[in-house]
Amino acid sequence: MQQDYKPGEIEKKWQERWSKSRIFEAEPSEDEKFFITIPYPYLNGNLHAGHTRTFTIGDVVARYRRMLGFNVLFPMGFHVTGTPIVGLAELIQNREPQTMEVYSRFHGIPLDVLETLDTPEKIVDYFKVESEFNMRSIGYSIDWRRKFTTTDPHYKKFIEWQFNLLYDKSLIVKGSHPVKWCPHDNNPVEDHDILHGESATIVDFTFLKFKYDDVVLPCATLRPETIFGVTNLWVNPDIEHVKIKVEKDGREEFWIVSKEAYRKLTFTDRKVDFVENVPSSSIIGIKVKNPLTGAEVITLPASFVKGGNGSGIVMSVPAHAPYDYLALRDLYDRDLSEFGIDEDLRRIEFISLIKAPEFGEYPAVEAVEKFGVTDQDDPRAEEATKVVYRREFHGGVLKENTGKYAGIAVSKIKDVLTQDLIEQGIGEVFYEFSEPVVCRCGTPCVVNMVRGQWFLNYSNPEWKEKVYRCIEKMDIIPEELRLEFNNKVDWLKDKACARRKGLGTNLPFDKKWLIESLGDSTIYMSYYIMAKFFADGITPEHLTPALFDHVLLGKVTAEDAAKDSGVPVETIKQMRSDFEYWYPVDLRSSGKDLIPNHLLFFLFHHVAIFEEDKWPLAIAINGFVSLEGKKMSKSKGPLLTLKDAVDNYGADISRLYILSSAEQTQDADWKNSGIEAARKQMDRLYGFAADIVSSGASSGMKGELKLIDRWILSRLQHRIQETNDALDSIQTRHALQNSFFLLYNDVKWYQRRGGSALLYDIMDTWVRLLSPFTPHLCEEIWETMGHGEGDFVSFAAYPVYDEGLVDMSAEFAEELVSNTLADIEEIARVTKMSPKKVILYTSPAWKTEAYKVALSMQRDGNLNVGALMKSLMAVPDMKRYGKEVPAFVKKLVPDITSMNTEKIEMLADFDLNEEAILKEASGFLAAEIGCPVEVYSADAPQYDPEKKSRFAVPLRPAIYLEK
RNA sequence: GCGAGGGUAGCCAAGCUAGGUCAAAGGCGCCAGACUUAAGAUCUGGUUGCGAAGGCAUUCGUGCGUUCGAAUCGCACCCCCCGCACCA
Repeated sequence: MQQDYKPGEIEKKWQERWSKSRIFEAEPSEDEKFFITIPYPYLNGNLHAGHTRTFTIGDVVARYRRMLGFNVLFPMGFHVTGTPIVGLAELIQNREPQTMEVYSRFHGIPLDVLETLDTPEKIVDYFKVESEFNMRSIGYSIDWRRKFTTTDPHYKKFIEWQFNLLYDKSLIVKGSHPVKWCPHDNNPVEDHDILHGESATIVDFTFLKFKYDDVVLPCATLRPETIFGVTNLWVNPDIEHVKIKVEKDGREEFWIVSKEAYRKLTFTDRKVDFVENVPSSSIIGIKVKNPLTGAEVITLPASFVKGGNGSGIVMSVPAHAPYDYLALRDLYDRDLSEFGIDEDLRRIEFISLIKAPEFGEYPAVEAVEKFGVTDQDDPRAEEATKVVYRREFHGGVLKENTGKYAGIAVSKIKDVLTQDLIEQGIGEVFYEFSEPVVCRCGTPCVVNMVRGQWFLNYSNPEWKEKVYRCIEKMDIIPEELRLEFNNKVDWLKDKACARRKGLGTNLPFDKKWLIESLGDSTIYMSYYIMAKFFADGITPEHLTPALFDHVLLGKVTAEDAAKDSGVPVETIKQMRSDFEYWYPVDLRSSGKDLIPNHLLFFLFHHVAIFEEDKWPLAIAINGFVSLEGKKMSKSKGPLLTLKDAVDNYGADISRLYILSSAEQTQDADWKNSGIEAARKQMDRLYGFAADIVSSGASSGMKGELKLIDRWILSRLQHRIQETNDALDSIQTRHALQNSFFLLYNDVKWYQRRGGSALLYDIMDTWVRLLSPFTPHLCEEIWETMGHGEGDFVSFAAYPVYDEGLVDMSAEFAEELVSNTLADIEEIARVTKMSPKKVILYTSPAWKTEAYKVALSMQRDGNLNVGALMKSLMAVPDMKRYGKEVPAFVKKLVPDITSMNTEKIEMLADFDLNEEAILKEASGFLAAEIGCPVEVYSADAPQYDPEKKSRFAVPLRPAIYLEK
């Protein structure tokens, strides 16, 4: 080994050797397989620190499993379908300043090269080369023969096959769905196109169609069940209303709504025609009919009604809605003759329809009183509304007057009731933003119903049921996320799977559509297994449905598939047996952003297409990476690319840093100071290894082992065990904590205590233990330790816990030594002494005896001061110390009762000769403290000028510092 | 709003699911000492306060509570972050 650690040289050397020897190209064998996949990167930029984290975790698992003896398949591909790459090509074509800046500065693309990337194809070609190069440069153990791009003609055949299959299973259906829509651009608006209202969501209101002769006054509500409690409607006299003709599903109706509502309705899946303007006065003071209960209710004027919300007409439920109650109360003493209303509004009876534990008959009234709301324009009204709504939603149950719905929880009623209302033709769904949305072009957006859209029918209960079953059987790492996965399955609705724009595969049964890019990335892990065969003259034309049916489903015979596809039957059989060998996916490891989308779809499509024995076995999740506390952005910066990290620090240092900086779902923050520290640590490891190698050390396991040798072997076992356990649950931080930092501290203590015989053996274990994390340096050390060509540490046996090497007495002995040293140093520090001599007195026999008795009594669960005294006084020798025993016992008992059982068990089984241990260590202690150290037993101290020996207790020698 | 996760010493962070070994791992930073011509690296010690004997006092978002004993359990409250879709 060279004197200085030069990551670049070492890494290049080993990457070339790995590549040349093709050790990571996996083929089926007798060994147990392990198939690990990481979501392939989307190629609208270079790989960055976030990829670095996710992929490095995957590589560590792959390398770890390989060293445990598994036959590991770790493939990689490139995702390019969808719109962003097309958008990027346009931006580059237009020389959009921010894009040019970000891609040259952060993505590190030379400007002259960047300017040539003006088509999607060129972008894909550029980044797929870069990405593979980057992944090789950080040492990922990927089988590159299996790479592909999602626009490859072969891949498109695979996707067509998959979508035909889903279509045949009726899992792809046609329907409509609401999108945020800009009327000016005549296009859906994506989040980054929004000027205001980025956080707006689409909320589904229910229209309840109150009748006035032949005209409908629709009222929008989020709580359709309150239709049972309607006492009147609200109409704002100061806004404009219109009469319109509305056609939906072949039904024609006349509605009166606000002018704004009319505009919004034209974008829904209804045919809407303007009929005439309607003066507000003509619809106030009229009697309308509740479509469900048949009750006649009056329409009243209210200022709080906004034309832009819902239909512009509001139903009033004063028992449960504070605004309604307030508005009604505000009218009690007003003269409404201008609206032609002369009846006494106090006679309107409130209708209570929800029983909630916190409330009595009229929750709205109670809340208004509690919050002291004065009128409908009082801001506290909002608060009162929220409280009533929340309490009723979570704890409320429908009352008898709701007929067949009585007893149903409010939280469960909405979907059921809405469905019933729609069937009866008295309710409709109406989508609305939770807050106003304005397009970048300045136009207010609307919710538009896109018609004739293809959907993946994820809401299908049978489909979901299978996914639940799959999740139940899977390992979800970390386990806490299992709940999250189940919640998301529950939440998932039908997903539009076709688009007009972008790269991708055409929907095979409706060619004018492109398959949406998340849908084409669900079962591609199986494609890796086939992909390597395509190099041997298999063209896309060969990839017929029969071939996929045979290879992936085992449905058609190999012979028929061969005849149909024209591929030799032997090749097809080989593909099938490869698939049988490698599938299912043992682990899919991914960033947490993919949980509610890709990973969900990954599960849905697997359970829909494959038999149960091919369902995925585990998913692991990791958090994001920020940059000096700032969120990274591919398109806006800041961004740290994988390439920059490796160029500046090297592969192993970057790996060590990203793996150790955060655990699992925690987010990692990439800091300059942190990676600099990692560099020092690698330097130190390198220096340590170089010293051992250059000293010509060899294994010391055959010679006689000293206490400290047995100690380090024992400690090593704990570190090994912790590392293995951590890696099994993909906790790379914990794994490195043990295999790198804690182990390093142990080794320091070993050397400090004069240990040297086992340095080679320690290094031998250590280098294997660290190999998954920092493989290049480990190969380098491994080689210099005498392992010849072809003997890669990447395939050496991973260290596993060896109980036979655990030596608790050695560990206790060292603990005694280090505690004693710490105590001496503390005394010296507190007293500001530099002692000329240190004398240690180990516990007298009677105290040790008392200690043992106490431990055993505690173990039997009957330790107390009285009982211990009694049992000690029965021992003849103990009587000689009759005066000292009570004081000692009094201190001892609480000490021992407060120990946990584990410690009691351990201590009770040990019999340390403290005097011998400390005498053996006295040379070490003397050197550390800088003066002679003498050790006596407190039973018969030869020298004890200050009578310190009386303080000696088991595992805690008395200490005397002499000036 | 709904769902999920989290608040630990200067910073990052372990521990909390099985309460006592927890003044609380480890790393970083900082301070001091050793080594060195010096710096860096490395090693040693310190890093809540007090302390001329290994100790004591007070800490783990806030407030109650359970317990002989709580960072760890219960209740209430405050605060932070993430996801909520047709977009990869």
